[in-house]
Amino acid sequence: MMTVSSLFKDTEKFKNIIEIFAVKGYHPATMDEIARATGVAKGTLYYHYKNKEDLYYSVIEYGVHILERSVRQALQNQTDPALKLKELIREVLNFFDLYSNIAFIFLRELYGNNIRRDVLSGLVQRIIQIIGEILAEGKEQGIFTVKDVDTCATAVFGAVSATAIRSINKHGRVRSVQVQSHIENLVFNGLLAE
Amino acid sequence: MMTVSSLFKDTEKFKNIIEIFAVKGYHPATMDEIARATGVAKGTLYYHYKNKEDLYYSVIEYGVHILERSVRQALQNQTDPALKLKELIREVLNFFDLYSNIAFIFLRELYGNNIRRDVLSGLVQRIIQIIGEILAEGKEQGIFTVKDVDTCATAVFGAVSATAIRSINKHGRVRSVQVQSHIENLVFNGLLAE
Amino acid sequence: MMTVSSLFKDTEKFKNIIEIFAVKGYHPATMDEIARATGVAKGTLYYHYKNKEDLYYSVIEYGVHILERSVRQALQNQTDPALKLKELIREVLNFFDLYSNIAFIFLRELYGNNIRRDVLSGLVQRIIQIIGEILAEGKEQGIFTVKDVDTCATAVFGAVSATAIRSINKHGRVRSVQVQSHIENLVFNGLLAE
Amino acid sequence: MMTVSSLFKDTEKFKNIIEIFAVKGYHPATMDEIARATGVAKGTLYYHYKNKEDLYYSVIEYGVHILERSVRQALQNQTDPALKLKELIREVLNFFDLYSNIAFIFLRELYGNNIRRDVLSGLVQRIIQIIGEILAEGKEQGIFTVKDVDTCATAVFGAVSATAIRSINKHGRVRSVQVQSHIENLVFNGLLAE
DNA sequence: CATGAATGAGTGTTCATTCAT
DNA sequence: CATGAATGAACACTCATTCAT
Repeated sequence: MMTVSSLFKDTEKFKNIIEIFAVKGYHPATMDEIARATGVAKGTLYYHYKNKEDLYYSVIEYGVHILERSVRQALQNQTDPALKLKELIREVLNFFDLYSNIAFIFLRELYGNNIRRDVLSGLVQRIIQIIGEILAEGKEQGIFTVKDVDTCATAVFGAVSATAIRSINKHGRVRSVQVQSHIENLVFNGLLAE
Repeated sequence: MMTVSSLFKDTEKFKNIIEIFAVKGYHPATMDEIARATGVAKGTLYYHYKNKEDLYYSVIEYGVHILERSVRQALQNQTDPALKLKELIREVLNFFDLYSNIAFIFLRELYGNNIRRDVLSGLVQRIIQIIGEILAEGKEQGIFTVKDVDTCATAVFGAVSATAIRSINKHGRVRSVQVQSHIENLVFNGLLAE
Repeated sequence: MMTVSSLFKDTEKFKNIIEIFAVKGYHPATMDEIARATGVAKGTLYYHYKNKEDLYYSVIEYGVHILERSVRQALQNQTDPALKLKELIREVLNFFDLYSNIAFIFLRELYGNNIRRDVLSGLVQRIIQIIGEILAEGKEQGIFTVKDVDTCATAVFGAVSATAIRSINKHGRVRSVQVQSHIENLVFNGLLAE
Repeated sequence: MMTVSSLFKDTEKFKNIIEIFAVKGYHPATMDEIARATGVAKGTLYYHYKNKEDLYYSVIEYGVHILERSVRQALQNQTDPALKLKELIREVLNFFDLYSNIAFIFLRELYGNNIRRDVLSGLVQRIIQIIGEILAEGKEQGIFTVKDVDTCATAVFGAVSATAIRSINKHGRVRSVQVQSHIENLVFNGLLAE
């Protein structure tokens, strides 16, 4: 269950805010600009959020919520860990394609020190945890050979994210299908030929 | 060959500047603070660098230079692509351990939009290119099965970086040995058991 | 006769508002805060008072009204100017003890330039006028030796107020009995021995 | 010894700042306005003072310093407590005439709650302490009949200040000579006729 | 009568940059 | 070469006030 401030009921407003934070980054994005983009007065922003940081946090939280929900949904119908992982990779790439702006924000927070490092990167970690759960399950069933589940989950997320961003930078969007096939190849079979 | 502004002759000063940018991020880091940390007057900073952006760029460039040099050096003695890749991973993890502050800066710039996105992320891409060269070589020799060299290189770099950061976050430094073995396992053999 | 807005029927609310204005001062006190302290919505405040200034004015007016009334009441039974003055000093000190918060507001307005200087300090002047009346009476009867009645009345009020505030600052409240005896001594006999 | 920020070397600037704070009060006075009045950029204000509060504090401290110095100077040549007190009253009234703006600030801080109540009113208390010293001396020599020295000193200062302010309000400036004679009369002989 | 969401003008404060010395 | 005082544009944030319900 997730309560979203009334200001975000309007998805359009939400997307506009995301875009500003994503394109310019946290600090260069100004509250004036955000107010203009959302069509409300600056004071209204402060009526709903304690401060800029709080607004930023809410945006990220909402983004994580969306991604997490769609991933969990996609996993529901799968029982095989390998298929689960494929689904997850597909969903993440899909999300990054749909909300490419948020992808940048996520990664910047994961590696960044913008604000409230702990909390924000913690949010993003939730996605990595889901990967970890799948890996653990697969390891138990003897399908995956994984030494350290957490490290491996992180590596998989790092690989997916980096390639997604690369695709966006190169083609303007995430070419999910191609990227997915390349990633799966690497992740499942590794580099070594037979 | 790399000319470093006379201000950086003193490695100590350089490290101090890196730390400030790494810990606080580009925007929150102030010129006052940097001047204080380096023990020179603020005006002196502007005597050596056109502006804050230029100073930041120089720091990153110098960092990339160090990493690139040590990687190239490590690869010199290797001919086998697989061993080359192992060496590279080891060197990158080593570098991230030695200069963990710079690691954060690199990744933030790779994914970030701080300033001069193109130039800065371009700098970091140079490391990815080296990975690409190795993969291409290994593919040619039939050792690696790689569909898209660039995507795969990016994925490998993403995997290595993400786990390195994770190790820093968790243990305060990069536990190179453990991380390396896990990464190699994933990258070379993939997840699937036999 | 004094009509108090219906909002002040509840003395508790009134005291809460006084306290906020007294402790924080006019500008730092916010309407939000006042609304919260009185348990009504902010809009309700504006329903009863034209604006913040008007609310503040009403508070002071009400305070002056209380003090003036109790002073006049105490003077009713006295005919001797000297006794009258003693009674007045006692009442003022009493009032400052009972409503120490309002004491601060009074003095600040007397010497201050907050808002509507003329009107507000004029309100407080009413108390000084009463002192003046007593002095004039005593002068006429040959009991008091006063050159300039107004100046002297002001001096007496200044002496009483300053010592009252000092007592509050030092002991947390006005120690009426002690302060009164000291003040009377000074005011009636002066400093000079014999 | 008193070090005054370089910005106050220029007495004109100092007087301008005082006037703004005195006429408008702490909160309504804006840094923009002060910058304009002193002919420096707003940033320059912040280069010399940590913030508005610090600037305000410095102004008051400087004022207290001036008053204290001129009072101490005037007392040097006097040995008789009664004459000392007369000199002090004259100096204070003189100061209030010369720097009538500062008089308002002093009293507002003495009774007010603007900012840093403790520190600022403490500053003003220094003047009251000097009065106390004189009273104590006179008491010891059997010249003054004073029960509580501190209370009495406060009362005297209150009487002087209130009448000074009254004179300013009424005549636009402190008519030192007249006010002094009235005050002395009250303070030394009291109200009672023979 | 009462509410509280929305407003936007106003203000304190920061900080990269300049330049006279 | 180096300095640090001075600058002013830019920004986050506040809060008295309004008004539709």
